[in-house]
Amino acid sequence: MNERSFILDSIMHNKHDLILRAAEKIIAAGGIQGLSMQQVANEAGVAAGTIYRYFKDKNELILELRRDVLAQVASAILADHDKGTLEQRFKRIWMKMHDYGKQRSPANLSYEQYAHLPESNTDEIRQLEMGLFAPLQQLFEEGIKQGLIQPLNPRFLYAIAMEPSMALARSIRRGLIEYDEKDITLACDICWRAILIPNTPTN
Amino acid sequence: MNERSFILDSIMHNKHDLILRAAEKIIAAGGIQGLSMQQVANEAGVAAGTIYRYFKDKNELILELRRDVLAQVASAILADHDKGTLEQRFKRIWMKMHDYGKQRSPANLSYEQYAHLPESNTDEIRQLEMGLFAPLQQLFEEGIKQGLIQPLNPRFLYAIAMEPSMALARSIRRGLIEYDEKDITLACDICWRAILIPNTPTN
Amino acid sequence: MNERSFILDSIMHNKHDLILRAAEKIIAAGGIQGLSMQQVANEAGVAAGTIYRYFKDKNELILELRRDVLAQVASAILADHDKGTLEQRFKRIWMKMHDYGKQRSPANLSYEQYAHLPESNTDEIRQLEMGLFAPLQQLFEEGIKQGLIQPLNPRFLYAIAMEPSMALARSIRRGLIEYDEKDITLACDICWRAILIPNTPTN
Amino acid sequence: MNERSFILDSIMHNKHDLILRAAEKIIAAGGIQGLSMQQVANEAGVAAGTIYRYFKDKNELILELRRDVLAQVASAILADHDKGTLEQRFKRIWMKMHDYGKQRSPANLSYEQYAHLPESNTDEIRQLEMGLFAPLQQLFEEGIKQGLIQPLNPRFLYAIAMEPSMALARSIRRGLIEYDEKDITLACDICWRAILIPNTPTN
DNA sequence: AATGAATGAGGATTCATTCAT
DNA sequence: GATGAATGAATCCTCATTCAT
Repeated sequence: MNERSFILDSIMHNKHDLILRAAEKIIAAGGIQGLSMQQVANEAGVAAGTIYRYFKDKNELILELRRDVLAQVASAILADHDKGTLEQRFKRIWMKMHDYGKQRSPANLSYEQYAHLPESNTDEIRQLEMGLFAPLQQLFEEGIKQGLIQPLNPRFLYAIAMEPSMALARSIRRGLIEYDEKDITLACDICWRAILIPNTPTN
Repeated sequence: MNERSFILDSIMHNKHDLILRAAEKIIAAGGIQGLSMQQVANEAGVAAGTIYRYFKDKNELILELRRDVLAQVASAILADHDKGTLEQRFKRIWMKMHDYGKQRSPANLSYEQYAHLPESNTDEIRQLEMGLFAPLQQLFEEGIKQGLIQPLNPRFLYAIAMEPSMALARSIRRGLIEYDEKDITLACDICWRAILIPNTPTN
Repeated sequence: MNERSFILDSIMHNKHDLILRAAEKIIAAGGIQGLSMQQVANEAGVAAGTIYRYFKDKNELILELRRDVLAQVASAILADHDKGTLEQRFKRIWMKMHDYGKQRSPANLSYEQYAHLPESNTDEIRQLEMGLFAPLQQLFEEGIKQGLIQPLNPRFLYAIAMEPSMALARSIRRGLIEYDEKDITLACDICWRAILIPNTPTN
Repeated sequence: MNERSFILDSIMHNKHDLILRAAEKIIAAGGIQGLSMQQVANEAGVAAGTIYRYFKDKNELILELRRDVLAQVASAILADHDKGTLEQRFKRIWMKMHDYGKQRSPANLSYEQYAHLPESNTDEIRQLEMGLFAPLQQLFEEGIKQGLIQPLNPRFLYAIAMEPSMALARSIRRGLIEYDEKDITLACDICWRAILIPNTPTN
């Protein structure tokens, strides 16, 4: 094995990931319905049969991809999540989530495809989601304990304060609204203040 | 055709709708992937070939269903949308949207399946969505003109104030959080106040 | 539908049987391993998908064929099985079995293929076989009651007296021995006398 | 290669046989249809590719296995075939054949799988079978010369006198009849006397 | 010699769509 | 208009075989 392929290996170090990335790309472009194993094979540059050395079947490929993409999203969004004040931490996550959601990257585009599958909201995936977003939940709980954030179920707080971040990102990505940094910053601030206990000066 | 079927006709006045309802039900249960024309035919009580008298092909069936469901959603949410103060109007829509989204009705369950299809966000559907939600947009614009609501693009306002309504409904429907009327009322109020211009007393 | 196809229908009155005959032919020529659904479709002159309107899957096709062939064999062998003395009845069955087994007909050739499948000796098939060969069993039992035939389990008697009939037929069919009517008649007589109680004059 | 493997080698002296035994076992369990080269490799504890060092392809593996099993059967059945009177010799072979056929050993179970393959009744296999069963043929011929056994083609005699032995063994192995030594001894005697020239006292 | 990853043709099965009745 | 049998392309998956290491 030569040096070049060694370097490539460090980026995409095996066929398992190569196949995962191919599937991700295809799902991003055509949805889960548009995913055929032959397409994945073509995109990954392997034979169809090779996929089955790495994944038991199509279901498992999709499931692993889901796990993988979830991990990508979480790591992108939660970088440095523990630095600074609560407000800084919240806004950093909000903005990262927004920035991530705006991308047309395969990972992001495919991410949305899994969320609304009827059958697939397995307990396992749910656990995974909860684990990955634990830091956010913790942030909310800290805020509640400090008497800063409204004493609501973290999922309420997430729905109120974070969903708008993704919704705006989606609208921008789809070209429905133009991106304006000032507006986004404002929206982020609105979301933050929305979950605070009223009459609490935040600065 | 006898009288009885005439009465039925006034409810489901033709096979076109019969097929649409069957497709809706199947998508609600098994997602768009789980939709086969034979299943639709069985559920609708017609022959497979009959579907093609009313719909050019499967794509068009799905597209029409999407239009149809969108109209259902809009009519459910926008009933009485023009009665009362801005706040009353907003909260009525917010609550109706929430109540609708909580349901396990075929219409609602299938609704989510279309939203995230990659290809299908046609201009036509976009126009339709905009038309149907025009009253909400108008509400926002009135609020802005009155100096009550923040002067932001209505889609921003929608993302900040309305997405949480649907997100909460989804979480409740999926059993992730328990329904508590007081909390929902609070969330609705938070969403409303979030888009107001600060320091504006709302009552 | 014209007259000709009506007549054909009375011979091979539907696709179900058409497919069964095609499968039988292919198995006769190439064994069960050589049976592909596409081949069956080609041989039957139908599309591959059509097979699945008549048979749930390949297994069921094979199972039904097995039942069908078993019935063919039985009806060929057991015609007039109840006419005449015990000896005449036995010899008639023996000869018919022999004649049938000598044929290169698809039914006969495929028949042997099922017999030695490891998994497929289902209870159902076993019941079927027993039912079809009930007349033979009855013949043995009558002979035993009359003190003519040795008081052995009918399966013993079958093994001793009937298996040679099939074995000889197979050898002739495969060209290992030449057919000689006199010898066959002798073999038949030997088999009959073999199961009689010794010192019983049979004429 | 150390001493221990040298001893093992004397039992199963090379991979060729190791692979053969693995294939035999798999065929015994699941029929020829259930034989995949990967399974054979796993069972034999070698890599899939290794099989191809010893066998040109799957067909040849099966063919060699067939030869091998045939030799096993013959050696098991024909041990001491030349000791004693004709009757003793016949009955010894008959009983050994019966005992062998009753076993659930891989060799025996796989043996039946080859017998009814349509294509594979090659001349070569035929020659092999004839060679291996030559002693039996010789026994028949001696009996004929002595005026003891009916002057029939040895294959006739085989069909009449020996097939029941295997047929009974099969029925016992499959649980269709219970094993009873007395009955088997009787059946063996019946088979022997069946091919004798009538009115010839055998003792 | 041995390995086992990779190949890709071939097999079973599904399903949107057509069309003779 | 309605039917549903028939079609056959497309899909998932298996497995005999090859070949770089």
